[in-house]
Amino acid sequence: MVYDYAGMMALADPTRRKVFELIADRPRSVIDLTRVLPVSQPAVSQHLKVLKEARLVRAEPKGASNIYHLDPHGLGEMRAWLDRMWGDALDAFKREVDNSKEK
Amino acid sequence: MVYDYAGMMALADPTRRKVFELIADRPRSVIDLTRVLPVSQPAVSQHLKVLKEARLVRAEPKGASNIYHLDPHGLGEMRAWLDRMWGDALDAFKREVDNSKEK
DNA sequence: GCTTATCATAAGTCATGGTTTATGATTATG
DNA sequence: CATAATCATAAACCATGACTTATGATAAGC
Repeated sequence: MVYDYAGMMALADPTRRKVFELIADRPRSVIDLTRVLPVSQPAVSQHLKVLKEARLVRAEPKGASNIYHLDPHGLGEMRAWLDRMWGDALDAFKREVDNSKEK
Repeated sequence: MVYDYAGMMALADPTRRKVFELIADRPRSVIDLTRVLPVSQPAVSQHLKVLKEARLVRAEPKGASNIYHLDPHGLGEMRAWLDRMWGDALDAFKREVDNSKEK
């Protein structure tokens, strides 16, 4: 499967990025996240769904609650994609500088 | 100035990311970009405005046309922010794994 | 078993933003 | 000087998605 920018699109929303950062700080339940954030519980669940589909987090049922952790698989995919895009951009910029020097 | 996710939000849109990648490939004028992309010229100009405000690209007037290049300053800022976020996420994940092993 | 707590989904609302057409400004071309 | 080419901005349209309330499903506690 080709990485399809899902991670970057998931982290573009401020609230969802906050959710991600809170989970990165430590694993948390939905209720725990809702208590900190200025949005309703369903809103949190929906953000978690997007993050989960982007494979940035994963859920771990614990009794009646769902503990969300970081998902190293998706993080790795996103990291690889970012590094690739980054390399391409820097390579292109380097070529550009070289070309202007040739003149 | 604190980096404010502008770069990530700018690259979240597929069309705008395509614009960025085309410019990364080589500097291009607005017309040049419009010929390749499936959107109108004003749409391209507006995407360029967002990318420019995020300091991912910069404009260089050349006669009646505007040549857009990558902007290393903004790219550097975004890189630094991504590295920081990435480091935090990985550190947190490492702590999590260590904690589960202690038990 | 009944209530409480936690969570996800459905349905509906509303703002954001990506798109279009229209237009004016600037520069090259003839 | 007049026309064509390039670009940015304004205004209007509309789809997407972030949010809400309502509700059902599952698990814990009494």
